[in-house]
Formats: sequence, C-alpha cells, structure tokens
Amino acid sequence: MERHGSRPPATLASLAAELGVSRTTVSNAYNRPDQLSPRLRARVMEAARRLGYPGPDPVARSLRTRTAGAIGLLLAEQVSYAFRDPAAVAFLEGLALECDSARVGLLLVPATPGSDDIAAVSGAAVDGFVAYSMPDDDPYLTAALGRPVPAVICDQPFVPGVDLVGIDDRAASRQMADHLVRLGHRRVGVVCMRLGRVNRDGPVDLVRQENARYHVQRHRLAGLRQAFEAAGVAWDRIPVVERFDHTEDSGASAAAEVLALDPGITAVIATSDVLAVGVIRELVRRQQRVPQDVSVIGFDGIASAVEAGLTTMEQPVTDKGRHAGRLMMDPARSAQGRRITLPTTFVPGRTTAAPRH
Amino acid sequence: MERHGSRPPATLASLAAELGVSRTTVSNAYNRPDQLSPRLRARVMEAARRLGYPGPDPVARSLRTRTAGAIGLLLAEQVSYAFRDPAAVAFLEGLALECDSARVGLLLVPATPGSDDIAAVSGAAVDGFVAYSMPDDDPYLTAALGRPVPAVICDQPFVPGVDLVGIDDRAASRQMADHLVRLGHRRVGVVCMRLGRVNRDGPVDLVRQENARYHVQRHRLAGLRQAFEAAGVAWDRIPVVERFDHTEDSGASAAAEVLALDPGITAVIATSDVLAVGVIRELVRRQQRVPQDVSVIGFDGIASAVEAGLTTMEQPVTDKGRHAGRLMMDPARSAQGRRITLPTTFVPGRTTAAPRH
DNA sequence: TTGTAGGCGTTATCAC
DNA sequence: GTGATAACGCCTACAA
Repeated sequence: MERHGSRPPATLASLAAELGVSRTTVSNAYNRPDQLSPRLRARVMEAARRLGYPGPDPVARSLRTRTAGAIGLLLAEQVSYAFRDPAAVAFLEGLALECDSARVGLLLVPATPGSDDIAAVSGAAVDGFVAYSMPDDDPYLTAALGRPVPAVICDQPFVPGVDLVGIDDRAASRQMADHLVRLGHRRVGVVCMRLGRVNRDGPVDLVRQENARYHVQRHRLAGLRQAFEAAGVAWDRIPVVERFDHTEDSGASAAAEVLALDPGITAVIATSDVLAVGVIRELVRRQQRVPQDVSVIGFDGIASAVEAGLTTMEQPVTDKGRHAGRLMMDPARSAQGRRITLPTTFVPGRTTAAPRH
Repeated sequence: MERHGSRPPATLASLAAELGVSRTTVSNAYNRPDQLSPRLRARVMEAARRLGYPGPDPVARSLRTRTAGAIGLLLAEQVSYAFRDPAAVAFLEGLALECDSARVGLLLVPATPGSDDIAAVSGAAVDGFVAYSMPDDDPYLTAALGRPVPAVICDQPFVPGVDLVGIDDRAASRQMADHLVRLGHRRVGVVCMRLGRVNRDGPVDLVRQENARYHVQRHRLAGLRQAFEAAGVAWDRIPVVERFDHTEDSGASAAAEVLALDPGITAVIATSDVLAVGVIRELVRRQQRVPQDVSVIGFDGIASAVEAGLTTMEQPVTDKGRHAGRLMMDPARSAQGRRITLPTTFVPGRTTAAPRH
C-alpha cells in the first residue's frame, strides 16, 4: 500500500494541475465516467494512482452535496451497552438491514448519559437520527431534534411531529397481568426498569410511577395496575421496585428487595426479560422453585429467554428496527409525525403457574 | 421544536450579519466561550435560538478541521450480520467501549460483499478504519487502506505495516486437536468457515486448505493437521467440509456432509462455536448422543455455547475490540505495524469424551 | 475583545 | 467533451 511521502497530499485540484486539465474533468472522472472520453479518464486515474490521490475527499463532497451518507443512532446508554442488551442488538439488526439495502452508513453516536455534552450530537455528520428508547427530556435527543434533519423515534419518548415506532405497551402489559390474575395470583411483586434519568434504585411510590420520565415503563406499570384493579386488587399494596441498570444482576437484587417488601408474593412481574432472568436466578438461589413456589413473567421475548422457557410478552424488536429504518429512508418524510404500532405476542412459557395454597 | 420556515436555513454567517458582528465572534461563541464577553455570547445564543440556527455545521467544520470524529468499521459481511454473530457482537462491544471513552463515533460502513462498490468506503467520513476479520484480498479493505487515515485490522488479513490484533490461531487450534487426540480420537471430521470470497460449500481438498483466502481458517486447519499428523493420523484421510454462511444451519448441514464422507468418525471439530452448535443439533436429530457417540468441539468461547457446556477454545473477543480501539486512538500511531496477540483459553465442556469402541 | 480574509476540497451550473 | 466560476459553511491565524 503506497503511503504518501512528504509532499502535501494530492487533491482534486493538484491532480488537475498536474494533468493540465480542469478540476471539473477530474471530478467527472470519478463521478460521471460517461461524461469523459475513456482515454482521458484512464489518464486521470493513472495520474491519481501515481500521485497517491485517494479519490474525492468525502467530507468536502458532503459539504458540497449536502448529504452525509449515514444516519445517526442515539441511545439512552453508552454505545457499548447496545451490544450487551439482546433487545437492543435485535433492534440494531433490523435497522442495519435497512441501512444495508439503502447503502447508508450507521453512525453510533457517543452520547454518554450523565455528561450532557451535546457536542457529539451536534457534530455528527448524518442525514438523520434514529433514537432508541430515550427518556422524555433527554438533552441529546433535544439536540438531535434541533438539527435540520429528519428523526425517527423508537419506543419513547413521544414527540409531536416526530415519527414514532412502537407497541401498545399498556395493553400488552395489561395482558401479561391478566394472565397472572387468571391463574389466581393476587399478591405479586413488580420489578421495573429505570423511571428517570438519575441513578436511583429502590421501591417506587405511586407519584413516581405516574411521573416516570420513560413513558414505556409508565405505560407498562399503568397496564399492570389496570389489570389488578379490575381484579379487585389494591395496586398500592403491590411492591414495585425500580432498577437503574438494565442487567440480570439488577433483576436479582430487585427480586430480593421485592421479597423483603412482601414475602408472601406468589409471582414476580418484570418489565423486561433481562430483569426476569435475574429474578429467576435469585429465586433459584433461595431454593424457591419456579413456577411452583413463585411464578415469573417477563417482557420483550428475547431469544435466549424464550428458549429457556420464560413466560413473556414478545415484541417484534427486529421489525421495530426495520420500520424505523424505512421511515428514515422514506422520501415522503415531509409527512412527518407518522406512527407505527407493532403487534405483540403473548408467549406462555414454563415459568408461570397457579399459585399453591 | 422550532422547525425553520421557508427562508434559507441560518448559517454562522447569516447569524453574524443579523447581529452585526463578525463570523469569528459567532464561531467563538460556540467553540471558545471564554474568548467572549458573557453578555455578547448570550446575545449570540439568543439570536441563534430565534433564527433556528442549530450550531456550526458538522460537515463544514470537519472539512476545516480535518477530523471527522468517527472511526469506520469494516466487516466481511453485511452490517446486519454483525448483530447476529455473537462473536462479532462481543468484538463490537469492546470497540464501542473505547469509542465511548474517546468520545468518538463508530460508523458501520455498508460494505456489502459481492457488489464490490467501493463508494461507501471511499466516501466514509472517518478518521480511521477498523477491519474485522476480512479475507486477504478484500476490495473494501484495499480501498480503506488506500485512504490517508490509519487502520487497525482484527484477526485477518495480515498486511505489512498495518496494526494487527489477533490470537495465535495455529497454536490454539493445535491445542484443541491435541485434546481429542489425547482422549483417543483418530477418526474425526472437520467443519470450517468459508475459505474464499465466493460462495462455496462442500468438501475441501489440501490445495484449497493451503490457499485459503482467510488466514485464520488456514492457520486453524494447519494447527489441526499438525496435531493429527504428530499422532500418526494421515490428514488427507480426514474429511474437511467448508461452509460459506456462518450460521447454525450451516453447521448442521456440514455435519451431515462430514458424516456422509466418513460415517465412522468419533468426533467433529468445528472452527467456530456457531458451527459447533449446529453440528450438535444435527447429531441430536440423528439420535446420536454427544459426547457418548460423537464428541464435538468448537472455537471462540461465545457465552451461550459455553453455558450450554460446549468444549471450546475461548478467545478474548471483547478484548480484541478494546485493543483495536486503543490502537486506533493511540496518538503514537506513527509507529505502525504494531501487533497484539492475545491469549486463548481451553474450556473443557461436556461435549467431548473418549471414543467408544 | 472583536474583526478581516483566506482557504479546507469538492461539485453544480453554465458556457464553450 | 471540457473548462471557468461560484458556492457549500466553517475555522483560524493575524491584525486591530
């Protein structure tokens, strides 16, 4: 591989000068080969090779053409997290599928929560943003929406005028709870994901539930509440425990906390499969049998959990990614504020059963 | 969110004009707040808000500063594939970790194999490329190396003068084979990943083995050969079957093919865990017990396979990503051609045992 | 603390 | 089929 020497790197202009032709001609050699005599084009390419000219500079081209050839992805977590969460990975797969076929790059924007340094968002050379499951008032998202490029949001938040891809979280959640109610469960515990942007773990009171900055969690809790109240269970007696980090460890420790708050529960509802897996781990550690002693139900339908027999609510995560990608690529993006709601599927597993008495 | 109206979008220049100050002042307001009286800065920001100026254009800034704030990732597959292969996901996690802390974006470059359209690579606005496990003569990689930015390669290919992160594939592979030899296996079959850029499945002769375009596979096969020949087994009697797609289905069909070539084998060696899992699936389908009837061994140490008890050679995939990222960010990148070789660990599982006779 | 002005490397437009 | 010219939007010496 020829590394350029000490002389300044070749540019389109210097190539043109060297050849005694105009810059237009060199530009055409690359972008419009048919506008050129084959002979001249060959001469240009030969000189390019000789001078080590790597072809038109992408940034300069972008400036001129006003397109970056990439879309940016925004997450509520560090980028590396995206590769640790199975649901996020599945979403990314779907999104990448659409990027692939549109031949567009996917830029993972480093928007580390906490340090609210907008620079990475304002400075991302992209033709649009896809935001995946962010809180209602995220500064990175605000910055992205302020840029003059289209945006698509997946799951949350809902922003008027901005495309949204999601599911009916409240209905799905209610359905989950109904399943338990039907089995006969009345005393249950709930383990949910973070409800706000600041690191906080612990029991959640009604006020915090209703004011959650993450509306997906808000809706899921509301759905559970509906189901249990419809069954005559007082919702405020049900312990709800929140975890900031979305990991199995969080699920395990939250399970312990829920059990401490009400040792008599017969089921644990987790608002995600990752948490549910942690819950089960903790129950097993305590010699509790699932589902004989305690039932466990999750949400998401991630592959590994479903294979392991978790009862859960499956959502089409990869499809979410595809739809988000399609909305982004769709030329008719003038029609903004579109909304796509995808269906969910209840997946009965081997982790729920009637409570024993 | 204020959407700009019909007038041309605000620029730094138009903002300056509006305010009756120079462009420098506006630029400073964004990039060097301390060079400005707080009052003036406030005026600038206020006007920006009023005019819907989203801040300096990232592309124009990149052109001027000659940095893109992102690194590009090149794969031998479609981008979406990266999210389907556990090893690739782990690598990406490690790489993303470093990108996060360096506050640098990660651009997944759409380099679809087959359609050798270099444009996405030449047109990627990045400060460097990381290539993950590509064939020896990949045109995308060639294009990337031709760009005047640093590059780091993970696993393959080896390119003189370019940083490389990898493992000792031959030694690790030999160690795997030794394990089987020690258990007493002499008739085995091998299932390996693609050896060339064109779609091809089937048995592999010695010539193809030695000329494989993917040197990782080449080394792994060579390591196996060494081990078996040292044990007095004629390598050319051992069936080796290649699969282009890296999926469990491939592993399964390859297992069937290997068994057809030599029904008497007592063990199957797969050069990846994904393939190994497929191999086991096929064996189970045929009512063969693993390891009692046939032993199976994999390579990679992906989490799900290790948990499932697969005997395998674990490589530190996430660390590979981290090291690749660090090499990329390392300012001392003038010293190119660095090489990092990471250690592997043999993981005995429940899928290998002595052959029965 | 603020302003002047040149140039980063390219492509679109239009003329020849 | 080829060339001249004018942006694209910004940064940064340098000067005031």
